[in-house]
Amino acid sequence: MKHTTIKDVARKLGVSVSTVSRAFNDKYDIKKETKDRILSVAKKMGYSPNPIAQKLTRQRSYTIGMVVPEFVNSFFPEVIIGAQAVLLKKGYQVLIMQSDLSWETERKNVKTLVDNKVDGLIISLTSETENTGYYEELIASNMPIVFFNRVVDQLETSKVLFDDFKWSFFATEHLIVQGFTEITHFAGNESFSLTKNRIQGFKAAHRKHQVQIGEIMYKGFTFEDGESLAESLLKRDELPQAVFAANDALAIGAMHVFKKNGLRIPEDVAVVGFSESRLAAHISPTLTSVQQPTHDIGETASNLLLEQIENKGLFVPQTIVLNGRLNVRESSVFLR
Amino acid sequence: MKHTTIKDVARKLGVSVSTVSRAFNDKYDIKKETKDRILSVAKKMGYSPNPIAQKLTRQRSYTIGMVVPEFVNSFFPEVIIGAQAVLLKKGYQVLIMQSDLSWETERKNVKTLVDNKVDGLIISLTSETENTGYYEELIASNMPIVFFNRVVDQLETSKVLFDDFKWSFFATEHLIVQGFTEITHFAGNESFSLTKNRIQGFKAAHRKHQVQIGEIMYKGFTFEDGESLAESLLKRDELPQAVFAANDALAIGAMHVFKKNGLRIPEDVAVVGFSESRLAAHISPTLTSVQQPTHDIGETASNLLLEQIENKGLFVPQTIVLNGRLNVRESSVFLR
DNA sequence: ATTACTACCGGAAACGTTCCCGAAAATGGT
DNA sequence: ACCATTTTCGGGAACGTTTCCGGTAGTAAT
Repeated sequence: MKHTTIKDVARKLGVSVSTVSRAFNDKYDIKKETKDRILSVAKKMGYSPNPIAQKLTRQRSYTIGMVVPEFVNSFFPEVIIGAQAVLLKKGYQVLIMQSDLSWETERKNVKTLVDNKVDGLIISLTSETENTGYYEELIASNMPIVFFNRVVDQLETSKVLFDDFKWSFFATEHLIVQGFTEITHFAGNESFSLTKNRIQGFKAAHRKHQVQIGEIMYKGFTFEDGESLAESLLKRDELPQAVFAANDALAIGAMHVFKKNGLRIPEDVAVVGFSESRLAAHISPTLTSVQQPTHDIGETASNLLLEQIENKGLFVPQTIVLNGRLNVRESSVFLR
Repeated sequence: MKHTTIKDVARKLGVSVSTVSRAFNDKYDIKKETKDRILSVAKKMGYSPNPIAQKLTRQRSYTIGMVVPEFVNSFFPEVIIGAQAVLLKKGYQVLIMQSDLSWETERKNVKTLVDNKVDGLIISLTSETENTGYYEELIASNMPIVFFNRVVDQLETSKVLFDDFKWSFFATEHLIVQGFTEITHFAGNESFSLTKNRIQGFKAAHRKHQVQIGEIMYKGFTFEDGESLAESLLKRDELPQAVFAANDALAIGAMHVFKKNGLRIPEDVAVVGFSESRLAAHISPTLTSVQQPTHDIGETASNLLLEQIENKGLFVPQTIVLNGRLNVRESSVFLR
């Protein structure tokens, strides 16, 4: 019932509390034998140091907060898993909050986290324009923050990004090389710089191959958005040869309406996605998609954050750009 | 930089520490005026009680832990969102951990949470057999726990369940009524009672309609499992008229290999899923599936837990069974 | 034998709260 | 004016650690 404390262990062994403490944090002078003895008895008694008391004395919460726009799609959960992997190993706890795509709840989430004295924050924004003032204050007050993927450039923090330009370029080039030269881009939400970068890559590939740049259609990032964009495409009766979507949900939504209307993929229209969701390989046809290193994103964001936390004071924000990969599958290979 | 503490506030006002404490937890005797004075000055100084110290003295953390098998599929994230909705409103924090489908990490997760003095736990198990002894101890030590979906019957706690029997029955009956009388059930992992209940429902529907009971195939719950089961079905060259899968991932995996092999859905083989993932309505053909009230599950689990935490001592475990719904879509309607 | 280390270890303060206990002040009844 | 009661407050222990400071042995050198 009651937790066994360090005192119980000390009493049982007839040593002092400080000695037991030393046994657990081996930076202090303690004889090897007594240390081993203490450790084994402690284990037998089921003792482990109370994290809360440790936090109090160490004057650190050993908790970091993560806030993401949503986590019903697999992208963010995967980076969370990556982050937890390194953070938990270092003795940190992870508080996860999701903003429901609303910057107001994002603001509230961050405030809750700060009130709870997190040592640092890992954030992906819901909006690049709304909370910047708030974040500036936070940064000025020395709160370590790392942003990832959905970031705002002006903020002076570490960031981990994906090379959206490059991989958008490659994905587009892949379509062109396959012979699909009329490509429409479902670009997602216009306000993100990530969106802009992907558009740049999209255009660059066209220029390189001297193909006329295809249409760019904005909307959200959901299945439904993909469906409605595809429908509007069908309605005006001039289908492109291929669709390059800014994420897999858009792509899958589009595929769904194409197929419902009797179109064959990729014969009638090819499709390429982005961000490689879990199911890209398990739908029909399998979906070509840009794979982001989700796990890596979480890990490097965490490492960056820990670095900043440890080196408080002398620290320069870094931006790390991670690499990806294009998984070519059935939805985009030209069959003659 | 430095946190202002309760002492700073006390010194500034010339009152004692305990008085300031009283001002913040208004259950003790304090004059209204002094309380107001303290509160306003404290606010001006930017003071708020240190949650860590509070946890240490109160031996309560106002934190509840959630541990789920995974959260890359949308099911668990959705119940997490439901749970957070009620918990955060009541001033609780939520610590989320995922067990990666391994009972060892589940055990570690729970231990971490317990070490951190969570006030209660909401758990969905990775295995119904492995950690029961551990959970029994935990329950005996008075830790409030609510299990959901993947539970073990013997444990004396509150549970929130889905009526797997009933909805498996309805889903199967739906197929039979549509004229699909040879139905194979992809049952998922054999060890869960949820699996057993669904099988019972599956059989009961057959009996009611006097149809010979179809085959039951066990395996995991992933896309890959669905694919491999479908392949083994194809290999032996005697296809059932329909497949009823224990979750949508299985169903989608199966649909994928059926379609890859030129089979039409539902003409050649119908498919019904379970647990209604986000994308059931957005793939081709759209997937008939049993919808679970994910949000509700999270909410009721939280309410049950809070009830237990508040009424510590006099408390009887409850089991709440929630209702669902069958979303009939293209993958299972008979076309002649 | 005295000195000078070194290697270990214990005592106790500190972290920031809560809350019990008792004391002082205010109130009320006579 | 006095006692009894209530209201309001301060002192200080407790929560479970870490870590500084000092002290005791033991060893080696003089």
